[in-house]
Amino acid sequence: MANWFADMENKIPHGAVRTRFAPSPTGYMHVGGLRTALYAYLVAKKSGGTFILRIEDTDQARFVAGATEIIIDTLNEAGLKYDEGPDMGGPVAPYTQSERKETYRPYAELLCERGSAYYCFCEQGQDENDASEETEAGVQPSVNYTMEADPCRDLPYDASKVRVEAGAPFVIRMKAPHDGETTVHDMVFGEVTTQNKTLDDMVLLKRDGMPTYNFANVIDDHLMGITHVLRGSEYISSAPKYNLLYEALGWEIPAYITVSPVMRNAKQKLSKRHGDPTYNDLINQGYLPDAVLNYVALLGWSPGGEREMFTLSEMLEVFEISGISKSPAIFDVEKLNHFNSEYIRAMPLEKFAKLAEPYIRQAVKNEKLSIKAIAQILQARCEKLGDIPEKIDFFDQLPEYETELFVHKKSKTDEAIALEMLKAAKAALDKVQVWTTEHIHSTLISLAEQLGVKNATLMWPVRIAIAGKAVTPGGAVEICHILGQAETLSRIDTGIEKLA
RNA sequence: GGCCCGUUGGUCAAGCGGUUAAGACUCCGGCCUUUCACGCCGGCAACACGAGUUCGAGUCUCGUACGGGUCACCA
Repeated sequence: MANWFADMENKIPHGAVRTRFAPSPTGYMHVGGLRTALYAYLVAKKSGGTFILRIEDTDQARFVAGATEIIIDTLNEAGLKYDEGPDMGGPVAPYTQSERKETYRPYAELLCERGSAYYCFCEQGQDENDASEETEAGVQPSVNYTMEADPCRDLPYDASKVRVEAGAPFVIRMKAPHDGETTVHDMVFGEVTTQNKTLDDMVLLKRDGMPTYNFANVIDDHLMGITHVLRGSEYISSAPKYNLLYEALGWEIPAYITVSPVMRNAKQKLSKRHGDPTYNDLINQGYLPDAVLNYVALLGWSPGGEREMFTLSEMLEVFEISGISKSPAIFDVEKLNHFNSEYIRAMPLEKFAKLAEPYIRQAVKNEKLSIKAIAQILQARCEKLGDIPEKIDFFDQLPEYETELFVHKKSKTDEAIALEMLKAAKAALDKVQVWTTEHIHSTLISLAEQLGVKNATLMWPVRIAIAGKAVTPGGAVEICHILGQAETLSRIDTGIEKLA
């Protein structure tokens, strides 16, 4: 057995910074999780270290098929490349806790042997209050949460061992000290001191032989050589217990970097249950991975200056742990929209056209129309790709519209003027030889000049006639161009008929 | 309820004892203009409260209030 422990220890890489993203496979990735992954990635890569993906699936009842794949795909899509993980292996494989089941029990037993933990034979819930029941019932958890001594805590080790070997069901609990205090050093929260008497004898090894999260985390973080542990603030009150475990095992305590949650409002965390979008939901709505990552990075972390737009590699340059905030941040879609539109506008037209194509095709089935030209008028006008279809629904078919649409005070046009303008436009556009935006533009501009009217007086009715709606992406010229000469003339005719 | 943590405009946030308290999003004006959008210019809007320390406090200390986390054989 001594050799076994030595073997485990020998695998641990030393020297470099190692961080891990350790999600539990729930079937989706939330925004807060992505942020934690990003920070873990940044902490590692900032100093040329190693970023690891570890799957925490010790709760067998919660198994979700395909959940690990979703996590892997998300990380890949977001560009958070990990160096070791379940799908690629590594020096301390395996990286999925259920596959590591055998490695936890020896440590738990070692702790029992040393008197830092004990076998507990109580029925589940026998020796404590069931917190979940009380909260579900909406009952104020009353005074009764004092730590009552577990009857098994003081059983002699040898006697317990005999019972275990005889096949009695058991769990292994940590033997938390009843006096003194424990101070946790956290790179975000500073020093947090807890009275040991408030610590409970948490379960290390469950009845089914699986470790609890609390235990597996400590064991794996050590065996995988993790130097910086990133996790959500919900774990900060358990951190003293982790420290006690590290000490009992004689292991070095890693640096803790605790991050506050991403909220949906002042009172609740972002949650799928409340209908908040997961990372995948956002992508499906047409948000760009880079934009989401950039926005999420700034929820709870600030580079200090005025700059907000960062690519992943730029973040690497400016990221500092000291910039992480202790207070929770509310997720604001409006601001995400802003980031996303900035990213959309910043990309080359070709790239945008490619991304937009499926969305354009949802509304525009006519394959003769140019995707690129449509993308061009859309690029400065959409916050997310999902906005596209409703903006361009008039291309395939001219909508039904009322002639009142032709009336526009600022453009100095009304139904009578519109009729006149459309007739003139029709004649002029009919003569255009080469149907390019340049030719259409110059034709209409000079026509307005000839007629002695403002450009808008002519452009407004033309645009209404060819689009059938008051608000359109792009102007009359661009829409004429996309529609093609024949369709443009036919739609103008329709307008003339309506007005005549 | 015990313990732990947090609190700068509606939101994200800068600020590390002396500032007219940045910036961004949202919203509202204006300009540009071929509608809308983009772009540009301008505007509204904040240190939770009370004591203390100090010549001086958003910044330090302590209380109060409010909010969060935790007290599972869930993570």
